[in-house]
Amino acid sequence: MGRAPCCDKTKVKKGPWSPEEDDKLKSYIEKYGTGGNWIALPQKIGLNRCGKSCRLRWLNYLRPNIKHGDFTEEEDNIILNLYISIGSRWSIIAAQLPGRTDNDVKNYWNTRLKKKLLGKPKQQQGDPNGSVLSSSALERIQLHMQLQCPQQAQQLQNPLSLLNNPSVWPHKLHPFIQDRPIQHNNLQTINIPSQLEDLDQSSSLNGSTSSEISNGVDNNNNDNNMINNFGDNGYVGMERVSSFQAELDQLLGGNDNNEVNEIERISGWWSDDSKSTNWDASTN
DNA sequence: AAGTTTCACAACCGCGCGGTC
DNA sequence: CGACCGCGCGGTTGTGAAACT
Repeated sequence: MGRAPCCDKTKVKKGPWSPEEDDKLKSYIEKYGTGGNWIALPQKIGLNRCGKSCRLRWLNYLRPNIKHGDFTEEEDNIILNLYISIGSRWSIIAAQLPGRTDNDVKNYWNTRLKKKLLGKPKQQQGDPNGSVLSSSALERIQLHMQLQCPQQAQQLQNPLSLLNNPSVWPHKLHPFIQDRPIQHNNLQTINIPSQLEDLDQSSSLNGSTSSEISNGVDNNNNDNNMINNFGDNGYVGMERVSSFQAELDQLLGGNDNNEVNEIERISGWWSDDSKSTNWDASTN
């Protein structure tokens, strides 16, 4: 049984919003609020739009104090570091950037910042979908390496090479962060939102199942997902690597001895403080 | 100048989650 | 306890403008 649509898609208007529609929506919400029900809102104000569309329009465009365009270098840094740390959780990243929306940050990342940092993606030979890691995970590895050791980043032709390169592995990351402020590259303090903690409790994180998440991660604690580290030089990186690691685990899920060794090595990576290297210390 | 490609951004879509009944 | 509903999120698509050939 499929999900019931939120509205009749054939009867509601789609596409760009007209100034009149904007006016209607904006003035109503400013006067009366959303009433806690977006689905009913368009009917109330006589807009032939889907409630979800109204919500999106308000949040991304009409809401007061929205900034558009012209991301600063500081914002770039915040986005970059958080992307490396937590991946594509745009709402959390956007929450650190006053006036920015998740949609804005996501678009900016996808269209500009990613290219700026990684260069244009090269077409892979052979199976374009055959990458052993997700593009997001690869990007994060590559970005991290680029920040840490640009010369090694260049060698990242094969994602597997990462596994043979302990110098770029993160050292152990502490199991908990709870609204702990972290220093961000001398720029500002970022409060890691408690949402992150909440997210950990959920069974789904970036598509990873709970079993994937718990597989092989530091289990000193019930929370085996939150991985975090603080270097001596202020903020350096906070990583929630569960899904990322799940991918690595999956990647290493084969049976030959080399792969088993790699699994052990990776397990040690996540649990051994002494392997401390430099996942942290981003050096923009 | 015209056609094509690339870019940037707005908007849509589908899914998971949590609340309610 | 399960079904239903609305919200919020992330991925994807559509479209107009700019750049290029």
